[in-house]
Amino acid sequence: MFGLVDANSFYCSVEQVFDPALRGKAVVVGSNNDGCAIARSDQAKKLGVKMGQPLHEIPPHIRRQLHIRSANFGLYGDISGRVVGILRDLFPKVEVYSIDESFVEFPVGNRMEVAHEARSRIERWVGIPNCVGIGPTKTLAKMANKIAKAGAGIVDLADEGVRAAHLARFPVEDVWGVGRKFAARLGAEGIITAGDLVKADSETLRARYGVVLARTQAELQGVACSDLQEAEPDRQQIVCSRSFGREVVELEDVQQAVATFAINACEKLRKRSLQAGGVWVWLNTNPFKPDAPQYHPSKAMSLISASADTREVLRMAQALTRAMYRKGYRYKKAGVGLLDLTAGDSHQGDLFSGVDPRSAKLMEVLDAANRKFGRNAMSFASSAWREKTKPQWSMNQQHLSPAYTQKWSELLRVR
DNA sequence: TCTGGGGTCCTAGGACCC
DNA sequence: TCTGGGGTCCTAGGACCC
Repeated sequence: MFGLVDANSFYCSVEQVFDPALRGKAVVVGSNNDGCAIARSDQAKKLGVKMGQPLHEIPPHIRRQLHIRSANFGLYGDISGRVVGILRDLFPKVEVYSIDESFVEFPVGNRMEVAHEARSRIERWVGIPNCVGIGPTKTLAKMANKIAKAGAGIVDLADEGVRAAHLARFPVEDVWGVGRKFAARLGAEGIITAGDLVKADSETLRARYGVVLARTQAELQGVACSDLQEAEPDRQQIVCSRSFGREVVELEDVQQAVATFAINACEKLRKRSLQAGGVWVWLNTNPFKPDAPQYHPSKAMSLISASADTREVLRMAQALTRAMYRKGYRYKKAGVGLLDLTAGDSHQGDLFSGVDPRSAKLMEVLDAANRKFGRNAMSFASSAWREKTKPQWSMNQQHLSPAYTQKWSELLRVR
């Protein structure tokens, strides 16, 4: 039997853990640059703030009632780890599905009891309110969790009679695997609830919507098509991209942003002991200004041999950027992707140049220094790191909470 | 003034191979 | 009356997830 444990309004709940004055208030966490709402507390939802809604579209009289925080992903990741730790103590198998939800396997025995224990430990020990959904497939556990969010806290759909009653009432667009596009098409065919989807003809569904939705249907029927994935599969690509706080015009500024993203991406790459076979860079002007000249170039290139050396990736990223940059555009966003990832211990040699044995050592020293002395204690000049003035493109984060759990200097003070 | 970031999988079509 | 058959690999686009 599968369970899904999902934190309520996770990012907002984390902010409320460290700032009790926010509890019971309408809290909204904004995306990078404080652009959109990416999490809302119940009170903020009641005020009508929608997921992904641009904050500047919220009417002023509503906005005045909101407590806005800038996204503090380092903090959220840290708290997420503590929640997962509790789950690993209680369940034989745990699949960390996202930063705020995990699938678990229920051992034989009293499920309600274990679910209750998990739920209350997370709430008491970490301070994060959460719900538990239980079902014979992951899709049904997801559905159970959604139903639990309405108030019950824990919902078990193992019983077929109970399940049928819920399926008949559950909107098809809320089913895991049914997005906006599919929901609209299904609706036009008269498939409105999860129960309708269960009863639909499988062959027709497969032909019209593909195997993914056919699998979702099977899962809703109680046939498990997806098992717990305890070990995280190796990444296929690693991407780092940001919208700029301001539009940027000069090549040098664009290059600095791209360099910063490349450095970040390489750090993630080495953390997973992977190496990249290719590098991909793209630039974007501001799509929300359709009257301004638009340009969104994208270019990828293979490295001569797979590498995890930031210097090599930087060289390539800079060359790609130089090749794509055109004067006269106002750039708003850029990104760097690392492609064709392979395990760090396998290596396809290069016939002509060979591998510099000092490269791995140098990267080790770099990473160790940054672990010990803090992020970016040591970096690359091309990112304009350590410049006195903030770079042109840096993010707006006007409402950033402290790194309570990651920096000694920002530790919470209790009077 | 202000509009997120990071992923996955599937499918269709084209190029190319024998 | 009439065009071979069976593959692979790559790319772009579309759907989905958080």
